[in-house]
Amino acid sequence: MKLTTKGRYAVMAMADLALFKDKGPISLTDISLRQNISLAYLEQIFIKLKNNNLVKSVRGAKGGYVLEYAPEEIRISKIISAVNEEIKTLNCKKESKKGCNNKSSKCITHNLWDQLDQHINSFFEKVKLQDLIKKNQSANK
Amino acid sequence: MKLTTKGRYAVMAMADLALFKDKGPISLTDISLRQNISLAYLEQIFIKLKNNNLVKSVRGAKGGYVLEYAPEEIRISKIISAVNEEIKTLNCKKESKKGCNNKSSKCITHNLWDQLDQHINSFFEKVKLQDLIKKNQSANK
DNA sequence: TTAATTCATACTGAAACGGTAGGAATTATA
DNA sequence: TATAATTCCTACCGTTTCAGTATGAATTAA
Repeated sequence: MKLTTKGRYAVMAMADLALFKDKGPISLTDISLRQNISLAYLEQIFIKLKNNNLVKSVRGAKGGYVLEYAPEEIRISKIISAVNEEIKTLNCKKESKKGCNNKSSKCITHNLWDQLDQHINSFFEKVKLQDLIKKNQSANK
Repeated sequence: MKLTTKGRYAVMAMADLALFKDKGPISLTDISLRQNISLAYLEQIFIKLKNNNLVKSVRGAKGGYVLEYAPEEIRISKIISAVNEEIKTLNCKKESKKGCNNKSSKCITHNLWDQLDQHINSFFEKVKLQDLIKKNQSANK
């Protein structure tokens, strides 16, 4: 689980999509303005969200993006892992034959980082998109 | 809470110190060999551990480092935050008057990242150095 | 036909990461 | 007292990643 602004932007953009989900396709220009994220950067992010079946695209004028599923069904974990191709970084090398420290099998902290990763994952799995927009929902629509 | 190899190395080194805590000061050379971490890099890390009162140093020949507290009393969170001066990164700017997205007060994901940070912190606060070395303890000494 | 959009890819400046290098200060011990 | 082993201190550096630009093509509503 990698945590960068790309993941944060993705979550923000998906939340935006959820807030305006009844208004037809939402253009990245709109999201860019509302969330204050660079348009070109959003484009990159949405290619990935699309490839991971989190959104559908509508091309051409009046086009934009639509959520593939209802906000209640979209877990934050899905969003974050969609835009950060590599899961699990900065920990012990996963597949090396030599083990973490190139010596014995596992370094003494190996399990700790494994558990942390699970801990973070489970956090994001518990939260759904819907949970984020509850509070903001009244003002819009 | 920032997570880098520096933090991981620090935990590994502290665990090493805990494993050999009855053998007097442990030199960084020893730790370097056992844990396979560059000596010069360990030096940098230990300056910080020392400044944060996690270890005591003994200078000169036969010198080295000794744990300041018993392994049962040292939380992993202390170790990690000692070597990564800045707590809380990559999230929303903490103190900016303008709020996360330079527009409204808080961005829609603000609380989410706050909670994540707490989640990670509480994980590392629960684990003590002693927990890491339990399993390895038999082989040494 | 034009403007608004997604799609695709290449490039880039700055920062951070993960170290190295060199030397000074201290101290046990031969 | 000389030497070797160590901590202490600071500057530097190569590579990668982050975050974002730039450019242009393809698609489609109006």
